[in-house]
Amino acid sequence: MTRDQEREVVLAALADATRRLLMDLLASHGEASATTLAADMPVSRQAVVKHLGILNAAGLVSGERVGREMRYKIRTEPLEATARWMSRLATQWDKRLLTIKRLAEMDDETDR
Amino acid sequence: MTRDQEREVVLAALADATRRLLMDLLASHGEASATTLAADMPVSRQAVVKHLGILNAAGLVSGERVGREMRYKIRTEPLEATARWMSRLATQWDKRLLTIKRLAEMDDETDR
DNA sequence: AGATCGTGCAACCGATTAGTTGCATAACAA
DNA sequence: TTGTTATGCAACTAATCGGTTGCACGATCT
Repeated sequence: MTRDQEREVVLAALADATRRLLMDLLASHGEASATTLAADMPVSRQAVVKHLGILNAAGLVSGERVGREMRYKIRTEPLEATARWMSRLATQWDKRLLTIKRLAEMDDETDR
Repeated sequence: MTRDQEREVVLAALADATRRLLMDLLASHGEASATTLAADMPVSRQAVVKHLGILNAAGLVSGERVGREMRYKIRTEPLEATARWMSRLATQWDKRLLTIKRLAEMDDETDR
């Protein structure tokens, strides 16, 4: 998977209110199973499992099997990485826009 | 629209490769119309128009009518705001996890 | 061993999404 | 005024998404 695709799955994973709630709950509990989490959520356990799958694919969550239950916990690194990437993008684009603006002003000079 | 929903539309807008390409092209051109942009993209003009609509709803782009054409340009503020929000979320969750870990260690002490 | 509990798989459903094509209309150029 | 060009609106399609229910299997408790 390319880096761009990695960013995409993180963004897509976070662009869902249920998934954000799930992350928040998970941050409060520290570690929890799908069944436990589903109890505090407005959707079925199966829905929670699917969401955990998506979050896991995005690296935002990791699961560990303990006996018959599956314990999930949050991973915040991809979040931080994505935040940095976004910030970098913003400055990069701003820089380009500034350059274009400068060129336009130079054209103004020569026009006069 | 709540702040959370604002974040959501930005994330959803950015979670699409075509839209990111569009933003990138727009950052290079400074200002451009849907027709111009579509020429450099693998999709139809109408598809570009729809994407611009979504980006506009997210505040990532703004359009201005000039004669018969519609000129769009990038707005980077919502990007920066979302990046800050993400970063804040990450530290917030990390903090909570640390607290939980500390509590667990305290329990270990009293167990002995 | 038998009852219970959590997980995982699969089928299905309605809504949304990314894309298309076709057409009407407004602005500009000759 | 006539032809051209960019926009905007609408209808349609295929794929994806968030959610459900039903069921089978493996682990735990009594």
